[in-house]
Order: sequence, then C-alpha cells, then structure tokens
Amino acid sequence: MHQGSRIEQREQTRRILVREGRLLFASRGYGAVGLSQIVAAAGVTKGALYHHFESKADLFRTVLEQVQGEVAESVAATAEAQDDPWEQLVAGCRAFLAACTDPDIQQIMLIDGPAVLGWSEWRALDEAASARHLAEALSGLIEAGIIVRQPVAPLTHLLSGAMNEAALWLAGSGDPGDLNDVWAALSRILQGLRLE
Amino acid sequence: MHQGSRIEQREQTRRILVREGRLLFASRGYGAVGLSQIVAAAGVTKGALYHHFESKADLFRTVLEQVQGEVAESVAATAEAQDDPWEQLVAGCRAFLAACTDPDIQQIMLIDGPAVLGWSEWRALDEAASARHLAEALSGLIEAGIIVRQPVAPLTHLLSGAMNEAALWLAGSGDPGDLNDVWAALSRILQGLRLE
DNA sequence: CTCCTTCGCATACCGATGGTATGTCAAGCT
DNA sequence: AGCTTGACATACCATCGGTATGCGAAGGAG
Repeated sequence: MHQGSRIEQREQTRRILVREGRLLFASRGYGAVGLSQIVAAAGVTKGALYHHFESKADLFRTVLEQVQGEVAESVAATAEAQDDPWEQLVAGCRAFLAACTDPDIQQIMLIDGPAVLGWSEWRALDEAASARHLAEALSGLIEAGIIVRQPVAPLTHLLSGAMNEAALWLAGSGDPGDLNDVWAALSRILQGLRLE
Repeated sequence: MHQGSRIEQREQTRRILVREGRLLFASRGYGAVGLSQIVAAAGVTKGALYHHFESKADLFRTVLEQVQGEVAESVAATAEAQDDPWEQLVAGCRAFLAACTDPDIQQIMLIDGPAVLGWSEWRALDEAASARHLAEALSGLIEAGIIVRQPVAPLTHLLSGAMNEAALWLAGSGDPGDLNDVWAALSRILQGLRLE
C-alpha cells in the first residue's frame, strides 16, 4: 500500500474512484448510490473522494465524460473506416445505436445524465463528445449536395434524440430481432434525407 | 380552515399537494426539492403528505401523470380536428412539439421522469398517455398503405425520441425561429415515410 | 343528544445521507 | 536534517426521506 510516487498514487486513487463510481452508478442509478458505498468499494474514505472531486455530482460528471468519450471514440473509429461520406454517416449511426445497447452506458449517459447535471450541461458534454461529429457529417453532406440543404442543428437533435430513445427501448425489449427493425426504420429515415 | 365534508377536505389537500409539488419539481428539479419545501408551500405537514402518498417518488409519479395527461389531451384534440389521417399525424406531431416547449413540462416529463421512476416505468406511463396514440396513428397509416409497411414500435420510438430531444433543444435555444426549422426538418422526415 | 369509531392530519423522532473541518503522516524539495 | 506540501483519514454536522404515534373533528349507531 501507498507505493509509487505521489503523482502516481494520486492518479491511481482517482482512477479507482472513477471506476468504482462508474460501476455503482451504472448498476443502481445515481440516486440509489451513496458515497459510503463508493468509497467502500474503492477502499478509501470520503476524505479521499472530496480531495479529488468537489461533490457527488462532480464525480458523476467525470464518469459521464469517460463513458461519452468511449462511445464517441467507438463511433468515430467505425465511421472513419468508410470512404464515402454518406456511408460514414450510416456506419456512424449504426455504431452509435450498437454502443448504446449496453445498459450501463444507458443508465449513465441517457437516464441520469440530464437529471443530475441538468439538461443544458448534459447537452454541452454530449455536443463536445459525439453530437459534434454528427453535425459535421450532416453539414458535409449538405455541402456536397447529398442531402437537402437545411439548418444542421435541428436535424442533428432530431436524429440524436431518435437514436437515444431507440437505444433505450432496445435495452428493455430483449428481442434481438428488434435491433434489425430499429435499424431498418432508421435507415429509411436517413435515406429519406437524400435528394432524389 | 378545515371546512367542508371529510371527502372534500381530503381531495382538496391532495390537490394542493400535487399542485405545489408540480410547481417546485418543475422549477428546481426533483432532486433539488425537499419534502419540507413542498409541505410548507402546501400549508400542511409531512404527515399529510405521507397520508396521501407513499413516498416522494409517488407524489412525483402523480404529478407526472397529470402533466402527461394534459399534453396527451392537447395533442389528441389538435389531431382530431383534422379529417385526413395523414393530416392528423402531422398536426399531432406539431401539437406535441409545441406542448413540450413549456420548460416546466420538460423538466418533469422529459428530464426527471426517467431518472426518478426508472426508464421502463416512465416509458409505460408515456405509452399509456400519448405514445399509444402515435403508434395507433402510424399503424392506421400503414394499413391504409400511406406509409411503408414496417413494425410500428421501432418507428414510434424513433419519432417520439426525436420530438422529445428537439423540444428540449428548443427550450434552451431562445430563438423562436428555431421552432420553424425543427418543424421543417421533422416534416421532411415524416414526408419521407410516405410511399412515393 | 351521546357515545364511539374512523380518519385526516400534526408532532416528534429516527437512521442515513451529502458535505465539511480538522488531524496526520509520508513524499519531496532545500 | 528539517521544513513544507499534499494526499488522504477521522470526526463531525445539518438535512434529508421516512416512520411511529398522538390528537381532534367528522360521521354513523343507539
């Protein structure tokens, strides 16, 4: 115990707190998790937690940013594997839908996120992580004359909200065939954006 | 004080608790509101609250059902004013978007709802209140051969989620012109569902 | 009318929670 | 070696959601 340099020790403690907090927030939801459970799981005390984070919500924000970063990275990687810009959009949307199938990600990113941090802050984080890429992709397709010219922000939010809700529904349905149905419907909607 | 028959008194106290709870939940969010504030605003004590509701979340559920009922009624009334089934869908969607512009409705129905009650229960309430009508409208349009034949549930969730998210975005944008842009984009999406 | 039960609420209290103030001991510079 | 800094632990507090109990008026029974 208490090995390594000071900065190493600091970062390790912080990592453990974030990791255990993420596990608990994901499995039981923000409100049902007490700080005592988190620090017990992390093997530290509340003093350590409040040395690294200024509140319970601040720890949650860190966890949320981590989750959003992972999802965004996964989506970006899948999209960039495609050459055609249109195929990048399609692949990115499918990757996002797939990533949000994880119940842990849903609880943190889609359910507790807006309620704990407030919708506007949640939106800002989501914007920085992944919605920005969606907006850029749509913007590029508009400039290329592939989809109808229109303001990007409204369309971004419509599509983002559609995928979020669909992902939440998929989590509870259980039937794996539903993923195909959702994807088919979303594909039709995306296809409908294209100029004939 | 303490006038009227017993049943009248009971219902009045309950109404006041729901009304004040709704105001506080809407303005500050579920987590930031204490029971003490609610009972103080209602002019009663915690004993009265727990005589009528079994928990804080139970009071919130009652408030949520009230809000959802009002929105659903507004949407249904607007839709039924149209004759053509397709126009009913379009008018209903626009009415829903307009109804969700109210920040109070958003905080209760879209932000705290899923987090407080859990997503599945929130979904069940939304299903009973308004999503059912959307599903029925879509189902009718499929049977009539107006939109492409497909499973109704995925499409319902995609559209519902799109409108929810768009409504939340509209609340924070401030620019009233955004409502037109959102509606234009949503109209195009709806139009894309139609068979050519 | 009187008695008695019921019920709508108030009062008093409890454990647990998020948050804070202070103590402590090792790491690392001088 | 000595001093300072910082990464925690310990002890504590106010408040929260929730419960157990007390009480006084409403309303049926005789």
